[in-house]
Amino acid sequence: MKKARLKDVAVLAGVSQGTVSNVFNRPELVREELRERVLAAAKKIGFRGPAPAGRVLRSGRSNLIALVVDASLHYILNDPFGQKLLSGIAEVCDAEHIGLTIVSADAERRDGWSIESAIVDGFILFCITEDNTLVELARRRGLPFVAVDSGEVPGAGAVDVDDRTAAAEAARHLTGLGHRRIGILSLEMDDKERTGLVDEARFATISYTTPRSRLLGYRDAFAEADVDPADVVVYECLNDAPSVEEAIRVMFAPGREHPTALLAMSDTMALAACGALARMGLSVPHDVSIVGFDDVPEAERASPPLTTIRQPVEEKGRVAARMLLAGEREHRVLPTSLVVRASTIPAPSEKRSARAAREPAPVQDL
Amino acid sequence: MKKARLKDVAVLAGVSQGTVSNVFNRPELVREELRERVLAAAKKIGFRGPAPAGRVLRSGRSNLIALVVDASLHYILNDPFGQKLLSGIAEVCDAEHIGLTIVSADAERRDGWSIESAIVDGFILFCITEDNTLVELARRRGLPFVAVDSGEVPGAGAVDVDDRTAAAEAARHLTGLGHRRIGILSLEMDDKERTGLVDEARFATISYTTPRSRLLGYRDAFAEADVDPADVVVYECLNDAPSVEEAIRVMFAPGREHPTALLAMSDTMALAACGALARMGLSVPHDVSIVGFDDVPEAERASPPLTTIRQPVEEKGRVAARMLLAGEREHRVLPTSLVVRASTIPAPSEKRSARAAREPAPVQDL
DNA sequence: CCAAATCGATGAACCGATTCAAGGACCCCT
DNA sequence: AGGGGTCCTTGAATCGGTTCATCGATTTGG
Repeated sequence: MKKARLKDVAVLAGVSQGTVSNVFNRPELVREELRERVLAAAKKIGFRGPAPAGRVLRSGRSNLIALVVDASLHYILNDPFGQKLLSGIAEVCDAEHIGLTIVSADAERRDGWSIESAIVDGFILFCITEDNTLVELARRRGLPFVAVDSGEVPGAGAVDVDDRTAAAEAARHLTGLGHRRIGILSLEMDDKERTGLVDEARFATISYTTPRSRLLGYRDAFAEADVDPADVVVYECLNDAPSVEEAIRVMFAPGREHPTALLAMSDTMALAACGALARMGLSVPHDVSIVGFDDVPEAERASPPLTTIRQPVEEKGRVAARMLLAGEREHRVLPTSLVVRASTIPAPSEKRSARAAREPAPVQDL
Repeated sequence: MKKARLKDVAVLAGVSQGTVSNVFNRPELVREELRERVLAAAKKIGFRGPAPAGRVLRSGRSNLIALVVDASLHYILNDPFGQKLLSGIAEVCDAEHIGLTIVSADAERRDGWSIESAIVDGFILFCITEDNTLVELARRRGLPFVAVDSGEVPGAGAVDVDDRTAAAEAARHLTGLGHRRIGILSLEMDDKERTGLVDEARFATISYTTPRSRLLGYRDAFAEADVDPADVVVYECLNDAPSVEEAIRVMFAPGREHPTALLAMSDTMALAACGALARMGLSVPHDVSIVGFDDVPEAERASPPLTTIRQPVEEKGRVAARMLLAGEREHRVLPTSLVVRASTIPAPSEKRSARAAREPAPVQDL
């Protein structure tokens, strides 16, 4: 038995197709007697109600919005930042009875469920890797979208935090505590999955905006405090434990004067760094102070609780979803704040560091 | 300018609609020269590629599967169990290039994105509240589905753990440690959002299968160990902190001999109970032993680390997704195991507890 | 009692593609 | 020249609804 259609019901009930449609969608427009006849006919041939695919084709609305990420679904569901973002979006979806789906724009594949094939009313773009590929794809698709953490996007909504200012605040906290030799754990700077030390040449080629802005912010604070750029080492990581471990191994290589403090561009990395340092026998904050970024829930529960930059991730999700549904196209910048916990303490005394300064100069990376 | 359609491109390029379709979907079937002409025409009128809605209508496939929950999206994204389940499903979706969406069947609303309106290839049903409403709705929709934690479902796939046996193992652990007065923190037993003590009458009316099975399992173990049913108190909670707090207040009311151990039907509740007990000045495990259920990631990190029943939640997700995509309809039961950590210790000796019973009740703060 | 308003139902246009049987063009071979 | 293949392309059917102008019938108003 083939699946019953509106038309089949119409024929059996002896009414027009439009009437059957009305019975299901606007019953109040149909006389009761007739309505019941139609319903009876529907039941008789096992009609399950109007097929959504047809409805969407005609109406153009699917009541579904997508969060697009340039990572795997699995990644985003397990990343604290991703979870919070989703959670915020979900709140709005709940309130509006809108569905939520995740689109992975990981590979360049166009098959399956992708930006080009997803049946949705709009996108929220989250570029972990601050690329603008997603923006390009979304634009091509011609659906409304809001970009998160991608800076201003002409013709679309955007929600951000002021990364540069926030990063400066984090770095200022450290310089205020007297730290002068500082290591930076940076997020990826492009989509090449590269890890390693960052020199000026590399800095000049950064294509993702988040790491660039934060790096600039850190530098702002260093300049204010007259920190010698030669005492700052930057390592590009992948926001996972292995690459952070690698960074720590390099920064804290034996025979080399190591940083007294670390600035991490995500709490995930900061926490990974704590672990790596512990395995090397170094204690946080006694041997090394660490400032994270994001203030994920784990940051507070960690030991020691992490000093970090709080950014309202869930709120980002909420705002993005609301903007998308309301069709707004502003660029909104959400506030951040420094949360001081126990992972940062004053740098070791001047004397000690002065002595250190007379020792042979360390390799200089930046 | 109206949106360009396949047909418009066809007209402009002077070919048939079918050919244009082929250019986009099976380019190898079209002669190169012609293909380029079509592509040029498409670009000229700003055709963005075949619209997914049309494709879906015709092909009947959307490449999207849904996790259906009878809760809000926000809830499921923040519940550790839900996160794990999603994570497992996501792994399979990633591998198959299939999309993932969450459908909330919370209210009885039929508008927006619901079981009846979602454009998907199939459902994974997760009934926190072991109702069979979802099964009914899914069946009516006529799409393939797999039910998680709902017992065997005729004509559909199902994946479960053996709740009764697992619960018995948890309870046996406690009786083996000498505990005889035991409190049970139960999940909801129906969709009424009721909380409170559970007597035989209530027990008889349980409509959700998970709490029933687990309660039966606990009883199995109590019977084996000759625990007096009168020493067992069951409290129905809502899997959240407030209702657990309420349960704890009742079970540990002043002037009453309190349980020496607690069986919680979820780690979420077990952890909430730890918190509530701590606020009352009672220590886990010294004053009260606790066994959870699920073994969520937090269970291991908690202090004290939680003794619990491990169930392979992520695997449930993976298996369910694979079954759905493969069209399998078996009933698969996944293994569980007892994980003994530090939240359970032997019961206080018979003598000591007898003495304690004669002492004045301690001051209680909550 | 006629005109106007109301109500309910109709029918056809339209949403945007996929697919496949059938036909045309062209080449090879005998 | 004609039979037999290839290789493209076409045309039309199909997927399943929604919507709205229109029309007939019934009420209401004056």
